[in-house]
Amino acid sequence: MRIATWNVNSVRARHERLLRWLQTHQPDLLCLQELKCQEAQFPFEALRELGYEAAVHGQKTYNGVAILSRQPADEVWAGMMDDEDDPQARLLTCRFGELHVVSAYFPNGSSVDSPKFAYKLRWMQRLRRWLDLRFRPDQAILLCGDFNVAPEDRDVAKVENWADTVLCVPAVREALASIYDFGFTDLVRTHRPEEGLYSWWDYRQLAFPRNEGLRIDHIVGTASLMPRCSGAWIDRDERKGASPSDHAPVVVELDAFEAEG
DNA sequence: ATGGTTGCTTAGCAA
Repeated sequence: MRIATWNVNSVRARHERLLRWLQTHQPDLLCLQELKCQEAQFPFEALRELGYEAAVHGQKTYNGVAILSRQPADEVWAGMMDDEDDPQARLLTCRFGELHVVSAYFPNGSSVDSPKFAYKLRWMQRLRRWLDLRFRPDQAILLCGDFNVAPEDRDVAKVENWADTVLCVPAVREALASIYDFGFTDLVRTHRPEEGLYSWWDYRQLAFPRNEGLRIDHIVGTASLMPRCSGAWIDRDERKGASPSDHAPVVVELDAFEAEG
């Protein structure tokens, strides 16, 4: 089965591109981030015509996450359901049989001296705690999304420009390592060790044609998923042409689960 | 050093 994640930067602005990408690449599951709309505005009908069900955790103007699937999920959870009062729609979890899939839109954090960055680090701490409370690492869990973290220097085209920013500073890389320490392995890096592999390019300064990007969108999986992952790639072509998202879809190929034939 | 771009909402914020 093919599983993908894509920060679409507004599902309404990317409507045609989303439909075309689904038809071209036929993923079994697609995690979306930055819907920038509420459920009432989400294109359920157009997606259903292509054969996709959608679980949606929407929000007006900002954030918003979804999971598209061929069959409806067996269970759906929105948010982290912890003590914190958090109006930001950044997390959605679906269970399909024994497989749990999480669509996550980590906070960007703005700048390291901003309250938004403190919120980002706290949100990442909460995510680790949520994992500990709700899951076990021997389960089949895929954590997918825009993590807004470049884990290593090889994930950054111009390290000198980004090293001290919210996407790369040691504090945020350590927070990500703490999440991975739950029991996750980066499925894309496992299969694609090369330099120059990025998922996001700034709209400005010709970043994309110069391939001055960062790899901040990820699919990570628990140990039982590692041997069933046969490949991974980033669809750089989707960033080309008129009106692209600033993020490219990230894709992994998994051997099918028993229940899915 | 600043500004460069896009989307949502309508001048400014977030990314």
